[in-house]
Amino acid sequence: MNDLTIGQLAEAGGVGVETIRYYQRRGLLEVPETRPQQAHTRTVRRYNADDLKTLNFIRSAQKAGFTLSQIEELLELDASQDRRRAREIAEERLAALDAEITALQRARQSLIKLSDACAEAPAGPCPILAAFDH
Amino acid sequence: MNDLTIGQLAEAGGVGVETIRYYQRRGLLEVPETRPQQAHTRTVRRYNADDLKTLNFIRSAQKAGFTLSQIEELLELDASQDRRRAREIAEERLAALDAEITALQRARQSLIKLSDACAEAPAGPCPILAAFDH
DNA sequence: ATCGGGTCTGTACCATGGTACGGAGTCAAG
DNA sequence: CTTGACTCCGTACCATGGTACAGACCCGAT
Repeated sequence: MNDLTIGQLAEAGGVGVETIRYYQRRGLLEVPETRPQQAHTRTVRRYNADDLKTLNFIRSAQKAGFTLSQIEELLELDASQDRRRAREIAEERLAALDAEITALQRARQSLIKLSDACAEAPAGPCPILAAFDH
Repeated sequence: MNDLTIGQLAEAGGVGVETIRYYQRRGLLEVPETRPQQAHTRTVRRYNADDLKTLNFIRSAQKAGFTLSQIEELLELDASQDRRRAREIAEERLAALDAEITALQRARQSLIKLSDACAEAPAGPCPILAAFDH
């Protein structure tokens, strides 16, 4: 799983090559040195399992609703071992997440209402505009 | 509640004036006629309770995860009484919503894990990168 | 030695959902 | 009848998270 090209890393992480480069531009992923491997120059960069781990972390953290900026901070904290701040961030996001989940569940109820109201009945009003009234 | 100016409508809907204009540009809100009210010209547009209802609908539907394009379609359906399509859209979004809620709940678990791992213990690893491993 | 596919670098462009601003006109109160 | 707040309209700009080139270069296989 070592010494991947950028294309292989992208493939393994389920993203596009351009996305990797974008994360590099943002400072979320390191740009590995282009070490001259043997004697003659080498200009193709190589990635390893750690890079893949970081990439996977980025994708998961995104799913948890972190922005790329916040993910950048988390990655820095990981490097610096700042557990207090890391916990702080996690709890902040946790609170926000709970609010989001609650909001989505409310939205879910409204959608059920909308769907029911518009059920295949012959006629009558299908009050889309009222579906989200509380 | 009738005959609001754009500023009052924005206030009532909890959005900025520019947002209203943006929705108008997108076709989500109508631009009322600038009827010459009495005898002399009037160039200030007036909004009513229906506009506010539409505005509230837009905001709620957004919270339910609809994009503005989808909301536009819903508003058209409301006008055309196409209950079948409306229901279709609602159920699609409902399915997506359930998936999102599940994803957020998974993310929630990961955050709890992260928070616990980084709890105020004296030392030891605080594996941020591993917090989302399943 | 050459060919096809991948890489590198920089810059441009995209969708989404707004936000800001300039300059002119309008409205209501004092 | 002036002043201050608001409106109108057009156009430009913003953040976020990418995506798409173009023009080099490089690398492995044939």
